Amino acid sequence: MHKTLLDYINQHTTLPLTREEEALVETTFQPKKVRKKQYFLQEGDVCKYVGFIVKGAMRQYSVDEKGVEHIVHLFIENWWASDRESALMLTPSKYNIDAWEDTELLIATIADMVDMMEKIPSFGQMTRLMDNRNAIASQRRLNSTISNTAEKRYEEFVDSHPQFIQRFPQHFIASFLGITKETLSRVRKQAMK
Amino acid sequence: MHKTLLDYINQHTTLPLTREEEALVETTFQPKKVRKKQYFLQEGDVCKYVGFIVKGAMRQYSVDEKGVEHIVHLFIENWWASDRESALMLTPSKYNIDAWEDTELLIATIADMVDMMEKIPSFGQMTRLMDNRNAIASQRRLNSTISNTAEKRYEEFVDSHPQFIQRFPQHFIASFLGITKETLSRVRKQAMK
DNA sequence: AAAAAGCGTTGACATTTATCAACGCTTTTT
DNA sequence: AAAAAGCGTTGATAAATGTCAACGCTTTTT
Repeated sequence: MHKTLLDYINQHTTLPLTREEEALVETTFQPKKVRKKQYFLQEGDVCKYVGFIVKGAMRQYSVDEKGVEHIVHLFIENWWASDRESALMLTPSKYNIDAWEDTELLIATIADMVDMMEKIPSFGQMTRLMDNRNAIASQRRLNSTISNTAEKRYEEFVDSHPQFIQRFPQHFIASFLGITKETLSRVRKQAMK
Repeated sequence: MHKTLLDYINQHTTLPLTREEEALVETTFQPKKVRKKQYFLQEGDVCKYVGFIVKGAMRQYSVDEKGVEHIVHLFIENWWASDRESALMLTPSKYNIDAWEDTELLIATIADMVDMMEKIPSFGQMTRLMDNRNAIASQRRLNSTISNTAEKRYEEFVDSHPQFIQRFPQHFIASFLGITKETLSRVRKQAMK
C-alpha cells in the first residue's frame, strides 16, 4: 500500500528517501477506502486531509443554485485530492469530492504535510514540483477556457488527458470542460469527420 | 526602490529579514523599467525573469490564430509577473507580458529565486504563501468560468478585484473574463438596474 | 490646431451553446 | 427475471454570446 507512495516520491525527487524518512511517511499516511459514490469531502465541511490516490478514480465538483454539478477536477492513481482553499484557510469547502470507482487513498492532515515538508527534504522537493505542475496546468486550462470554443477545448483535453477519457463517463468530461453533455455529444459527432 | 519589496516580504512572513538577508535581496533583484505598451516578455521567448511590480500595471495574454488577444492575468503593484511554464520548463512562452502603465519592476532569474528560497527562510515562506494564494485564486476563477454566466462572472470579478476596475480599460476586463467587450458592455447595462 | 487612434456603446444579425423532451441501450438494483 | 436508473444521442427550440459596422467622445499623436 505505502510502496506506491514511496515510489512516487522517489520518482519526483533527486535525493532518494532514507530508511528513517520512509518510516515517517509510512506512519504518517493512513490508508483509507472510499467506495463508489461515497464522499471523501462534502460541501460545508472543512477539508482536513490531503489524499494520495493509490487506486481508483474521484472527482471534485461544486453544485450551483439550480442543483447542477460543475466538475473542477478529476483524479486517478497518483494524484493528490484535497480542497486547498478549505484546508489552508480552514473555511467550509464549496466542493464535494467523491469516488467514481472504489478508491484507496493514503491520507495525511495538512499539519502532517507541513511537518514532512520540513523534516524530509525530498518530500518538500516533491511538493514544490507538484505545485509547479499544478500552476502550469491551471494556467493552460484557464487559457484554453477563455480562448477556445467547446470543440477545441475538447480536442486539447483529449490530447492532454487521454487516460481520463477511458475512466470517466462523457458527461463528467463535459462538465469538466464547462459545457453540457448534449453539446459534447454534438461536438464529438462533428469532430469525427 | 527595494524597500517596497523588503516590506512586502516582511509582511508575508513570520520571521523578519536579517540585515544580511536584506542585502542579498537588494543585490539580487535588479531594477527594470518597462514603459507603456513595451514588452516585458514576448511570445516565443523563454521567460528568464520573475518581476515584482513596484509601480505600474501590466497584463499577460495569448494571441490566437485570428489575432485576438486573450488576457490571462492582470498585474498591479505588489504582484509577481512571469510565465511560470516557460521559466520552469525552459520552453518558448505562449504569452506576452506588456505594460499598460509605465512600470517599475524588480527582477530576478529563476535560479536566483531558487537560491534565495534556500538561503533565506522567510523568502521561502513568502514564496509558499504566494503559491498557495495563487492556487486558491486559480481554482476559484476556474470554477467561476465553468459554472457561471458572463454576468455572474463579472459580478464576482468586481467583488474580488475592485482595484482592477479602476486601473484597466473595460475591454481588458472583458478579455480576462473570456467574453467580448460588446457583451461586457451589455452585461453592465443590464446589471445597473 | 488638426488628425488619428483608442474606448465604450448600440443596433442588426449570426453563431454557439443550453434547455427540454424523448428514445434506445446497458448496467445496476430489486 | 423484471424494474429502475444511468448513459449517450438526437430533435426542436430558446437563450447567451459573438460578429460587424457605425457612432460619439476622449486622449494621443502629428
